[in-house]
Amino acid sequence: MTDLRGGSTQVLVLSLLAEEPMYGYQIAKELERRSEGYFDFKEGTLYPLLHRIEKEGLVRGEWQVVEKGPSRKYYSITPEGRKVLEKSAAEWTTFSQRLLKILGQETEPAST
Amino acid sequence: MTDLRGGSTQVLVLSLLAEEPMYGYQIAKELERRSEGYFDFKEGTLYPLLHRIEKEGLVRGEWQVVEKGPSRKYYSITPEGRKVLEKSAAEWTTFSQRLLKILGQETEPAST
DNA sequence: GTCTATACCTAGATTATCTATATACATAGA
DNA sequence: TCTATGTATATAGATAATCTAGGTATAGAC
Repeated sequence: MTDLRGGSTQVLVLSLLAEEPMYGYQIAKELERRSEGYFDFKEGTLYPLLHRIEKEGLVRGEWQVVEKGPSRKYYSITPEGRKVLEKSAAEWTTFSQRLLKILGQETEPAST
Repeated sequence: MTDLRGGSTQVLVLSLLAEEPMYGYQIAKELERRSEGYFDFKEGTLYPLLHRIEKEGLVRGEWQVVEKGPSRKYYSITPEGRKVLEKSAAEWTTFSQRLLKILGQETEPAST
């Protein structure tokens, strides 16, 4: 396991940023959209996370002024961030498969 | 999501106890065995969890004296526990599928 | 006599997440 | 004009799951 509890937010965020730079609000909306409303990240989760992974060097943030409306802070993934993403995506995949396998033990057995 | 971060231990434990009553040490070993060493629950996680879900009425604990070696506290799942298991197993399944789907976005696309 | 396995327990620290609140600009409606 | 909603960021404080690290006790192996 190695500390897989929670931490799913990070891998999801990195996985989006691996496609293209995004700003916080956009990340939240995009994850919500892709999951059909399932993932609903709170601001109190997302922004501190972005600050943390920026400090850790996994992403780089850059302010961008918008004509109308508040400025946006665009985050782009770094090479280090891609490494972490690759590793933790693999870990989450393993974890999910292991979990589902054990939970699956007690699904309807194929008519014994 | 509704608070899915962590909490995987509980659903795993309940899922084992849905098969048959087990004691703490046995649960740890069994999960380790079934996951080929992947799940490795620490005592500091497992025992407090068992106490909590017993207090919540999801399991019932019963001491059993063994001829040789320390006594064991066998836990059996309650009807309430089965309800919770069913619900959280479904939630974990959804969560895993959603997660894997989004992480899968950036796997090798089928040779475009 | 010490080590390992079995079997339970708890205190304290860490940390991810949530709740709640704040700021600020734009627009639409009453 | 006032208010509500959407956009966009931010932080303080609470909650809770997990880990670390210790402790007790029995039994068998070397």
